[in-house]
Amino acid sequence: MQKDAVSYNPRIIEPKWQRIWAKEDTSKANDFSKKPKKYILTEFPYPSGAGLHVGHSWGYTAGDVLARFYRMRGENVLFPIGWDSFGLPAENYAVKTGRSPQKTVSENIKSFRGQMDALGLSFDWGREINTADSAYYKWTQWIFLQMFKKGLAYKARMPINWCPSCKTGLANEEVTPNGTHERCGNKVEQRDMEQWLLKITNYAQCLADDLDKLDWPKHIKDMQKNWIGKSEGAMIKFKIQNSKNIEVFTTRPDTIFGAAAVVLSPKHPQIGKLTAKDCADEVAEYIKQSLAKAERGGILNEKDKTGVFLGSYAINPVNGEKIPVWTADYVSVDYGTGAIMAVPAHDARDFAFAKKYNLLTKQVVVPVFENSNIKDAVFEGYGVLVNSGEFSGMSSKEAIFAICKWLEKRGCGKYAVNFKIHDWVFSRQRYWGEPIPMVYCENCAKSKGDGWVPLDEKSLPLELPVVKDYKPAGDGSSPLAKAGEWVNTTCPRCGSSAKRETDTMPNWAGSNWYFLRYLDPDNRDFLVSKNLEKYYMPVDLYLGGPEHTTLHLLYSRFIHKFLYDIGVVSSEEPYALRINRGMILGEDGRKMSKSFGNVVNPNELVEKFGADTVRMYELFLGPIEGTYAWNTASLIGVKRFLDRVWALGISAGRPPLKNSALLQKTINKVTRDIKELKFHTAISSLMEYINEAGRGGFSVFVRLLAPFAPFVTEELWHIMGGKGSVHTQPWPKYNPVLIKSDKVTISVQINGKFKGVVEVSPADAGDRGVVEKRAREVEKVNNILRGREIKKVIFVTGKTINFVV
RNA sequence: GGGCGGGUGGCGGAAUUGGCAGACGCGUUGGACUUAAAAUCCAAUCUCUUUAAACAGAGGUGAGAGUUCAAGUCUCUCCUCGCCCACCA
Repeated sequence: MQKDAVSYNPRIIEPKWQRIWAKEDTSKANDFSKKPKKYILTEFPYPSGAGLHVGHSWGYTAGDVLARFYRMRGENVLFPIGWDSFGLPAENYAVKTGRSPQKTVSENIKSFRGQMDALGLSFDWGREINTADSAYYKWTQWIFLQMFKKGLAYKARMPINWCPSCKTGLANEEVTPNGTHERCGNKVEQRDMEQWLLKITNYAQCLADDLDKLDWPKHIKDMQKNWIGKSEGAMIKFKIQNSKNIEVFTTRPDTIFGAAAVVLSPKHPQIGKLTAKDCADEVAEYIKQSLAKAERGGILNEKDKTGVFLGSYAINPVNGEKIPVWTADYVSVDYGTGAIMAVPAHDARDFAFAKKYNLLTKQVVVPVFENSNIKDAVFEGYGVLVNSGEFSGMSSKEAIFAICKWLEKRGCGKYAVNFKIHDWVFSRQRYWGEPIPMVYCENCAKSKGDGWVPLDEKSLPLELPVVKDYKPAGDGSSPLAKAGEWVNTTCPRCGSSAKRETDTMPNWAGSNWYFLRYLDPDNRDFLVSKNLEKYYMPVDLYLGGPEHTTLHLLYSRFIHKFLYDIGVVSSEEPYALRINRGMILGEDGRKMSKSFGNVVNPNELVEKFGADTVRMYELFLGPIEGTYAWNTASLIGVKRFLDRVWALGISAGRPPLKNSALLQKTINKVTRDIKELKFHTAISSLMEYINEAGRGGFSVFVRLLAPFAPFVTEELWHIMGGKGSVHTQPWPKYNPVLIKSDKVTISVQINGKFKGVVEVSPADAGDRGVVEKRAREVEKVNNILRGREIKKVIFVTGKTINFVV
């Protein structure tokens, strides 16, 4: 069939409106506008060579629907975007091809921008930011300097996770449970290195506690709390003959009379000093083996606990008992003090360990009477203490309190809170990141401090030099170490020669405060003006991927709280609401990945079906937090719907604006669903409307559809003779009066089973007598009721009448 | 092992929060249009029974119990799947 001029052709109308919208700039947020502000934030992408993927387009479209919706509702919407440009992939690509990250990243940004425009995303491009831009990272460096001044950034020599493939140190958060680097998949090793760290532990308490003030989905809060891992208990010092005390952390000080051994992690720093000469060989061998096991990925949760006796003894502070000191790899060095008191009677792991090495002797004291005969099982609950000296007879709760007090009085322990979260390793031995604005000065090191001197704030930004060789040395130094001219400088404090820090910041550095820079992207004097921060913050809705729940989200809350403490921002929390979008899998139900060959490219689909169809298809998949397998076949349903909408819109004869009850119902449903991010049901009610209503109220309908399908609705709006852009029209108002029909439907049940409906006038809907009479007239009901005894009639006003027989 | 969330047609998913289960879409089947196909349009589509067909009956939301006039929705037990964390002391 010949294509006539008015057939729906996204390939023509979409580029056309892209061009027009670019000129009109309708997605701009107006600073200090009197309209209510709405800050909708979607995670900015890392501009990779692969381009936007369907997960991106899904999340951004969801944000875009909200932005367009709230604009139509007369709010001052801030919907910004930018580029998280620093990071390993660009650098690895540079190492491989010699092309500079600056170049490849800017090319990638261009193609991302093109894809975003093609999708019809109404970002406020006047606020575009780029973390690798020195005008931006000036402020990332500035924040680092403030943290240094407050003692929250410090350098320490420590064992860190080292990726031998990327040749860089990693934060704990970047290592997967299998012991691989989350980005490249290679096995992570341990190395001792000098690292910059940020003291996130100082904020652990408030990062955990303040979650309670936030109205976020419970599972996201739980995940963060879990990650922070707060537990209450006691730090207890065990005296060692001829050596320093060993400190252990326990959540169960009430079981201390049951301690059968002190057990250290094989990586515990004091292990050498505590090993007796005649045990040294055996201990060294054990440590070697357990390290090897850890490198292989370490089998977690082994039932079989292994360990060796160090040959020395510790004194239990509460009863003076002499207990052996062991090392065992079921004790991790990362948690607590890296040492524990083993209580076989009341801890399953300690029990397994003690059983294996025959520690189940008289030391296995049982403070809790219910389980005084422990042979094969363990009691991990709470109870009333026995065999616990002066504490016998107390409940666990009382005993925990009393024992902590007792220990504290004698200086051998105290109540303590322990966190799982560690200080944040903030150095990377890589090129493509923000330079750390610090120099090392030999001269200053002699007189005071450790020799690390911060740059003067006025000298920021410290620009990343252009280098020829992006290859990391592999000896632990960054590629920047080879940029001699840049490295050698003078000390800002004393003026003598000094060397710059050659490590760079991790890729989280730029992204943990970016939402502030959108508010005031061109400010040369400060990272954000106070007035703008006050006006726009907090972010009203932050949409992003679940993989950032414990990393980016926690880091950025930390930085924001720090900025609050130094008076830069007025809000304690950056995000009023966080929603994680789910995942879109390949058509085969597996994670999309190049190696499976199941990656769906949104570009090709936009080209083939049009952006409106792709947008609506993704939102129609189901709730935004769900996981779905992509299915190109069912994309056709949305396409058919838009074809039908088009056909109705252009058919001859303008219909009268009809305010049918169905239209009102649809306005109400779509409005409510968008607010609750239930896009899939909003779309289905739009489909229902088209199925039922034909052309009544079409101009209202086009406005309801506009946030979802911005191109086709704009075109139809103009074909229909609408003035201006459909996207600047007011959102249709729901008028409940019009939905009130002249009848109310009441369901009729017999014994709770549905049998039919009756329709009565609104006035009669609450009249039991009328409804019952009408219900009895229903043929089916009448047939069943005839000859039966009615025991009871339940009547719910306006809803149900139920005959119990 | 710990935390969180699920289990509804062939499939993705609805259900105004206790009141007509399966909206909407995909798929499938039949029909219309066509020389034919595609596209489009119309109709049917939870299961079983009776039936010529059913606008006739019955059952049905992982399994089992319970609360209620009424349960996909609330309570308990069990099974099962997913995600996150994990020898966390």
